[in-house]
Amino acid sequence: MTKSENEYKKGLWTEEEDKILLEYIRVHGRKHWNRIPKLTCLKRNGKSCRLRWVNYLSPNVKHDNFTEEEEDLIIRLHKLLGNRWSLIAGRVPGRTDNQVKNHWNTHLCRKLGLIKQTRKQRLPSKSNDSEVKRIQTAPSSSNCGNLSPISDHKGAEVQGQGSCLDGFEEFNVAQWEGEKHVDQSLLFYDDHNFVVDSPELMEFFDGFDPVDPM
DNA sequence: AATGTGGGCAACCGCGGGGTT
DNA sequence: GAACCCCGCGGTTGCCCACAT
Repeated sequence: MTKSENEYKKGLWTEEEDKILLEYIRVHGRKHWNRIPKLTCLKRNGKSCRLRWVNYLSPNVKHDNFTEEEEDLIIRLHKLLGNRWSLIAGRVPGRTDNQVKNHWNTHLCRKLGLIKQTRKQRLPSKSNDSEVKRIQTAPSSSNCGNLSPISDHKGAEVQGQGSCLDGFEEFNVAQWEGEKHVDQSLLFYDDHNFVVDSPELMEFFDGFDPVDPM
């Protein structure tokens, strides 16, 4: 930790700081975040500035509540991708990885019945011991089962419940345009969305529009 | 009304990858 | 090829607020 690093402010952003950051981005664009504290009077490090923009200030970020459609999409994507929040967020328009991660850890874990203990429920009461605190604040992501990408591709139930994937049908990959061979068992289709059960395949299919199998 | 508890979310931390020099 | 810088990611923490006791 250098001395200059200690001079950076931490914690919540003020409106004034937001204005400064927005002005920097307006002039210089979204790059060279580490130059911001040098070129502006902002006492924030580059990472903090980038995070503030990406998670809050960007006009692409939605700030309203998650819809049921978004939640359903996140649940299905999480089943396929695990805790790869950036990949999931990339497929939920207007949502950031942080938003998706937080929403998963707070709302969806509980909704799916995956949460066992809250971080505060783990606390042996009235203990301020730092060691104990570290244990009790174990991340909610690990509390909720940390769904890794499923190993069996046949639309197995999500841990703890199965409703979110009910109604899935295997999708005939022959209806896709493309040249590469794809294991059909990796693809599913529900009423509204296509689902690809592999990050690599997700990337591969990014360039294609699904053909409605109906 | 005061205090405790839990939920929700913004922000930080540590690490790794990619690009540049 | 090594060193450095920048960026992005996932996990973790801190703070605030609402609600319960």
